[in-house]
Amino acid sequence: MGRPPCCEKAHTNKGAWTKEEDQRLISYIKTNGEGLLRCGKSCRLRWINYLRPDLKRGNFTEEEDELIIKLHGFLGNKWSLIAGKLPGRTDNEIKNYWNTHIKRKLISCGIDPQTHRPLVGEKQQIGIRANGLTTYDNELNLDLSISLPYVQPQPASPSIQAKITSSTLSMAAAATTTTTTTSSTTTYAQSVCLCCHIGLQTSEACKCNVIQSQSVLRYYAT
DNA sequence: AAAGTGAACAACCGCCGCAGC
DNA sequence: GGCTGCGGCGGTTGTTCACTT
Repeated sequence: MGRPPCCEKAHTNKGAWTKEEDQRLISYIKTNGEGLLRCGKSCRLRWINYLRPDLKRGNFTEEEDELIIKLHGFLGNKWSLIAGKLPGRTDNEIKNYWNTHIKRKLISCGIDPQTHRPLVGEKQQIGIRANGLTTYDNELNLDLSISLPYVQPQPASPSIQAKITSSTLSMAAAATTTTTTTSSTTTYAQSVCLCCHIGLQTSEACKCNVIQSQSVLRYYAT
């Protein structure tokens, strides 16, 4: 037996209808009319995606952005599962947001939104510094001569070092589930965004100059 | 001001799995 | 075990709105 019946949800009755329930239904319909000429599916969707009182309204925060990308890296297009981790957000909302915002952002960064790996075309066009140590970097042609200015890494403060833990998954780490950049080998840490990491500092999506938040799209390069 | 275009979002569609008979 | 209806889900389409030409 697979999925539990919907009636096992909290605060719902199951089994035969009682006389009282019948009466309540009748009185409700008497008051509100038979209906909206809408099927149950449509009503459900409307309630879940729009009318539910606990829905969060407004733009997605950077934290939510990051979480969605992270979760999508693990779960793929399992929008309902992703939505389960974002209180107040619906699967439909997240799906739309992914398709209209995040997808484009990743593509502009040269990341395939489905695989979370670099786009093939980008590999050929963009020179990545040879000291980038993620596995997908290793797949790139590091002999490419075009390169962006290299900034000498600054030693990380102890507090920043402490932040470099498995719980501080960066966007880049989420984008490539096979990354080998781990805190255990980190000597120096420099916080850069994903676009910078892949050499797209001039990209519109690069947020280094816009967002100073510690929690946003961080990647700690060695 | 009107037409064209693209982004954002809501809703619909079709498939699948499950419960109930 | 087979059939039917329903709910849940992901993909897709339709609609609205803002912006540009």
